[in-house]
Amino acid sequence: MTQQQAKELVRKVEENIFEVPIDFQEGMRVPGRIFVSDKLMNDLEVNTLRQVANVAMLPGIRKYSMAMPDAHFGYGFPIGGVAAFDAHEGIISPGGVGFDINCGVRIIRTDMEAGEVRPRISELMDELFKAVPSGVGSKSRLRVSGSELDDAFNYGAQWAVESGYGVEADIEHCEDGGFMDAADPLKVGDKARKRGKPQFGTLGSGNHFLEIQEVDKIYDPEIAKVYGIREGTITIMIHCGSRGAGHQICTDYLRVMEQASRKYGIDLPDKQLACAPADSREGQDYFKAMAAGANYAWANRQVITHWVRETFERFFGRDADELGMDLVYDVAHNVAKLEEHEIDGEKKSVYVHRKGATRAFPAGHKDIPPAYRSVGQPVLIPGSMGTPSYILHGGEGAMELTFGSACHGAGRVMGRGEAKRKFSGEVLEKQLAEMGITVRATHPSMLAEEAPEVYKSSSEVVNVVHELNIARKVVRVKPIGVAKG
DNA sequence: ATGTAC
Repeated sequence: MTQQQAKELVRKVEENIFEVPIDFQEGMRVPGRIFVSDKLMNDLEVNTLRQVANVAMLPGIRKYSMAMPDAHFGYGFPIGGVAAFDAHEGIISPGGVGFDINCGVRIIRTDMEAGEVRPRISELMDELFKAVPSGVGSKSRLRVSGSELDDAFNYGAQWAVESGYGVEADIEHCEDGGFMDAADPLKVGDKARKRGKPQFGTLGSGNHFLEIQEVDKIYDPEIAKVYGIREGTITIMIHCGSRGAGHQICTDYLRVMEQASRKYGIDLPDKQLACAPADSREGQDYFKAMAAGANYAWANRQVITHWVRETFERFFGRDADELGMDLVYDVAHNVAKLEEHEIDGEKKSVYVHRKGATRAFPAGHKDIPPAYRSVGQPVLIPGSMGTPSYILHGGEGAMELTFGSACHGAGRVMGRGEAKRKFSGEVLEKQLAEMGITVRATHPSMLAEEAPEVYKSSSEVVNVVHELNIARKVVRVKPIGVAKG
């Protein structure tokens, strides 16, 4: 089948919804659903389409194998993929979560006016770059003992706050209260522990960043008010994950899952989809280790938040309280969760795999903090370097269409190697400076990898979920200072 | 994403 023929099999169901029919590929148990505009569909790689079809072949998958508008080719599952598997008849797969377990985003609001920060942004970025270590293999100035590491694996952001990194309100404003109860540090191997131990409070590299932003546009004033966000003020966004710890957990369990797939006779169209039955020992071991990795990431973002507050306090000579530096929300966009969803009129327990997809629960959902329950959870969509980020609120469409999920960002359209050849970090830095954006990076070449041109348009991606009522636009923020690994 | 290849 040629690429063109493969794409022609995909059928437009309605505006922004395309279906990969069940006969697209032999062995599919459910159809695929791709939530994209016509333009994004046109740009979608056939290999990504095939990955959607491959996921549809896995046991116990419910309703559809889904891809969000920012979907692109990933390890086994597409990035931007969402798949729910029955808690008993289904499977759990590390490939459906990704290497960076609980890669995620948080945003901190402030009462500071952009005009107060802009003139000093260069020095502020220098201070933040010093306070928060970044780059591949970067080490933290925080030293944790083995038992503290266990506590972090068990209790995530809650551990960090109890250890003095943050305030109680931070916990309430994290998805899942900043930790997954399922975590078991005993399921995390020595190598993952060893890699994770010195990396608490580090940003990492790639598309991870720490950004100072200005609230640029308000789409929904009432909900913006509920989230505590006012036009023209400064927000701070942190995008990072579980560093070497999560990466090693994924690597370790991929090996376990390869054997488990054989043991349980699961037919895999792609070895990278290695998985185990959800209620098998292997499946549960991975889930407990993954949850520990997710908790590590929440603790990591919490420690970074504390250092950002400290840096602001020193730099502006005022308390974080006085500056109004409250955490708005923190979301995980690489994770699997056991959730209840209505399937064909019945409540069912499913393991929802969100790999490059953000939970987007609507108003009234029990898992949303009380302060936000009347309007739906904040859905944080980071832009690529130099482009706007968005805060949306979860909508009813998410429960109807996507197992309570939305997109997670812009989505790459170009590989890192190609980007490095095509763009110069030094030129980009100058271009961004002309746009009023101050960048700090460990190396200019990494700026090239993250050039805005290597990503889809974040506004185009966000518009799709907005139009489908999966998550609706509340606020747009634009960067004025970016620190990258 | 990642001690960017065991």
